[in-house]
Amino acid sequence: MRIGELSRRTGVPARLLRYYEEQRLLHPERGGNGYRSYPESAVAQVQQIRGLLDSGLTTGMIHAILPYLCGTGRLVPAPESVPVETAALLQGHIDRIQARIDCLARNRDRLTAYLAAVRTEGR
Amino acid sequence: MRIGELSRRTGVPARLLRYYEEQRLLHPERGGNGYRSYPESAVAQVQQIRGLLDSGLTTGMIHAILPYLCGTGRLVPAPESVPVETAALLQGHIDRIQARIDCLARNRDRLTAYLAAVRTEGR
DNA sequence: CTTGACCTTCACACTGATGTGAGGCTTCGA
DNA sequence: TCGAAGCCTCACATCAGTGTGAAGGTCAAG
Repeated sequence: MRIGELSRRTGVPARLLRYYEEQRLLHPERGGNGYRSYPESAVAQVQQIRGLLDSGLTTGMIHAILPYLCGTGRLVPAPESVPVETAALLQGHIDRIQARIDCLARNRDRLTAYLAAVRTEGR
Repeated sequence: MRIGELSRRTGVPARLLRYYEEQRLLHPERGGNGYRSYPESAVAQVQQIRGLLDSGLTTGMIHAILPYLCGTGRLVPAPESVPVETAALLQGHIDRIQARIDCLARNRDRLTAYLAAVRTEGR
């Protein structure tokens, strides 16, 4: 599929799809006319990239782990050699994500408690 | 306390403490010499701000919810003086925080599953 | 053949959070 | 009193993400 369709199906502006390619996160083929040509799996891949970016990974780190990911996070055929340091990096990031979740949940609870007070006491 | 001490005690560069003030997240007093003067409670408050920023909230959103997060030594608006529309805004913020938590949890699970697969399959 | 939609690259600019440095004032200790 | 350390403001830089526009190639439908 071409970039316009991928953009529509993922909700990601074509501009960003080109940007991700520049960051080596996507590797579309090129037709004879120079147009980018994405495989069907690119839809899932773009969504995954977005999710990872949104949870705070840098494009660099995503680039490091992407070879071992396919659309839904399943294993690529033969990833015998995931560098140990990459795995450690990943674990560190998982820990940081958890810390963020804890922080947000804590503050969500505070706001919720406050709101409850407003609603019962308000009248 | 002055900005240098607050910086040392929080590990946050003075530059950022000034930035947070510009974003109306901190409100230090000024001495006759123009130096910023922070209360003891600023330490906890800065840590709170950092946690929220690191969790992906913008300074704007933090500014909106900070007054309602007690436990940071700030004055909390009395619940009975809070108009209904503010309550609605607050609920919106809570919803956004929840959405962010969901997003982070999803990605944490993906990464965890992936890492587990790599570790068992690796050898 | 023309029009319009879609694609290409290039490039400039803004935002938010942060880094860095210049130029100058204040405070403090030897 | 002098120098160092700390503070001030101002301003430019970076990085990821995004918007916009120019100038042009490709292609299908009318």
